[in-house]
Amino acid sequence: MPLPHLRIDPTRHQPAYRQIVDALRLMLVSGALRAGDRLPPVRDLALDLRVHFNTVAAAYRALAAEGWLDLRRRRGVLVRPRKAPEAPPDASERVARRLRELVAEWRAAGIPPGMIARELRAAAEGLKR
Amino acid sequence: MPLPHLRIDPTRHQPAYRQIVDALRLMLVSGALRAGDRLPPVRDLALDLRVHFNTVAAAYRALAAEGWLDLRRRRGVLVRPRKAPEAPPDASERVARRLRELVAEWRAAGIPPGMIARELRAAAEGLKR
DNA sequence: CTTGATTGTACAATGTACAGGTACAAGGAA
DNA sequence: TTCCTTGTACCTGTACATTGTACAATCAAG
Repeated sequence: MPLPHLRIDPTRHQPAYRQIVDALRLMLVSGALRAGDRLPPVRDLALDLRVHFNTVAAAYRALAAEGWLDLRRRRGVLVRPRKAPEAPPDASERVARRLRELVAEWRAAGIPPGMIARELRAAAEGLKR
Repeated sequence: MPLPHLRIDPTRHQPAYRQIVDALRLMLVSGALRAGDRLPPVRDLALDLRVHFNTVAAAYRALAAEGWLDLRRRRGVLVRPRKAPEAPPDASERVARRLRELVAEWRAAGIPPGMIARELRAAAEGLKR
């Protein structure tokens, strides 16, 4: 059971293949997947996630294009050595802007500012570990 | 210059009309736009943002459906008085879940956890005032 | 009151993205 | 060699974002 922390959330407004890409990239960045590790074949992971294997193949190809994976027929999917990508220079501003928009959306939905602030701090705490 | 803080970012995986909605809602919630204010005609704003005026019209309609705007032909776009609706009972969980998704997305993009945590705390601070 | 310009709306056409179906190609194993 | 495993190619259907075009409403000028 190579990838236990991987599930597709159909309620999320994000395509399945992109959810797979993000989840895998997170494992790659965090070190849960290391160079030399082998990922399951497209059909196996697809069966596990209940999507079509072409969807998994698209995710694998996207990560291969980023340099994370080495795809070869019959030999499976290998994690390549690669250092974490550079954060874009304006990352901080973009994160801040997106957060402002999200907060506005929640406030417009009537969620009390105190509750929003509590969740923001909890999310920040969760990052420390 | 009616809306200086409004630009479409084509690198973002979010449709243009939704970027317009989010940016305008931010101004509405924050008070930068108040009841009685007038927004530019769809064609003017579209020219400014370099999109088709129907794209702007879609954004205006979405905000009108939320109760923020009053659209009438020839009379332009007026900001309506609007009180916040009741927060749904599971608001807290939904906020927490959305934040987890966003944090994962940012980490997967290579943004350092410390930077994300800093922005989360800053956003929480910004809510106190 | 008529005319014309302004402004939002309706709707079809087009392009694009995603997911799935099917057939194929490569290449290691028996 | 032969066969099975595994990734790839290509096509289709569907949904949706964006645009082009025509139209409807309504205000102002005369």
